[in-house]
Amino acid sequence: MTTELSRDTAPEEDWLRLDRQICFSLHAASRAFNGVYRVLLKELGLTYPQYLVMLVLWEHGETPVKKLGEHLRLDSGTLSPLLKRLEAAGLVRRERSTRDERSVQVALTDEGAALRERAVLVPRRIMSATGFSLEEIRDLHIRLDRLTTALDTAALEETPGRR
Amino acid sequence: MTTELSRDTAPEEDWLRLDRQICFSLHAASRAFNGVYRVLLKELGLTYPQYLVMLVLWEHGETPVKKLGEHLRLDSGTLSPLLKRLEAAGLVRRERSTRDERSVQVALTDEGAALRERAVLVPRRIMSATGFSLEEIRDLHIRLDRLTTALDTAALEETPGRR
DNA sequence: CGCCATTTGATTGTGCACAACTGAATTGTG
DNA sequence: CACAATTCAGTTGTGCACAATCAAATGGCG
Repeated sequence: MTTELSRDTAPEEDWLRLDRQICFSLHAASRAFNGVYRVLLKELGLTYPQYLVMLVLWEHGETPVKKLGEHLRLDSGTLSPLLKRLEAAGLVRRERSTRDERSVQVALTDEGAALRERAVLVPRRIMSATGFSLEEIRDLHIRLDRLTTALDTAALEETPGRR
Repeated sequence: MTTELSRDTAPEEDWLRLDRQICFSLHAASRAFNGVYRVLLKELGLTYPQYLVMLVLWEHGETPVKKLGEHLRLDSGTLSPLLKRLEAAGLVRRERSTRDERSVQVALTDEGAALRERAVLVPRRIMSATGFSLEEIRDLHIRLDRLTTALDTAALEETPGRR
């Protein structure tokens, strides 16, 4: 429990400031990314989470909603309305599986598949917007994944009997 | 413009996969953080963004809405309802400035100020949840801020006549 | 077969993020 | 003073995140 903290002049008070900077940086970076994607994706008619769904479909093809949720770590409360909007935009089709009537398959329409041609330009524009090198991005990516894994397991331990 | 990429075997196609991992990692890490805060802050009756607002108020005392927005990079569309909920919870007071009737001052109630006593425990529990050392957190913090700055200026350049 | 636990998607409700707009108050300029 | 531009909070509308709940379908078991 009691980790060492003797150094770093932390009289309990300053922790509130330090903390703000840590969690807040991530929060801000996430929204900043979101902002850049918003601009780049507007011309494709996609939001950022919709773009993530399309990425999965472009990579894996027809996918049940359940699998989409696992890939993106999103539940049906987020995915259901999002997928309906993508369907309304004519980019995907949703149809119940004939084998398991509980499952809904999400597939690309021709229009959705064609959109990939235009989306392929996005990643590099994002890359250059970050000003980071490939090395740095890879490194950051590894750290963030490690962070996410640690936070997820910690959250599970904090909430024993949930989910 | 054309950064070097000759190496790394990237035939345009793979960029969509690589890209998903970069933006997605940040997205996921942000939500993972949110999840841990959600658990820890539940007993304080705060959401994560509400906690951020309280941090600013604990640090700076009475603050106009405008300043809160600058500190947190949030606009009034987000802050107005959030502050009303904090007011309904009895943690803050909102009152129009007498000098400038356009400005609304947000101040802590006694209850809001007292909550700080219990909140002071949160940062360390978050720290330990990350499994990161102080060094690592500081390093990550610096990288994220650099990323945010770069993304913000890039977004501004992409949308010339906005904001 | 009948019954029950599990799986799966959908729905509802709360809260945040942000764009666009409104309206009041203030400030600048002639 | 009159009038235009600016500043500031609030409101509205769209979309995402997630908890809680529901209903239908499936599969196992007696």
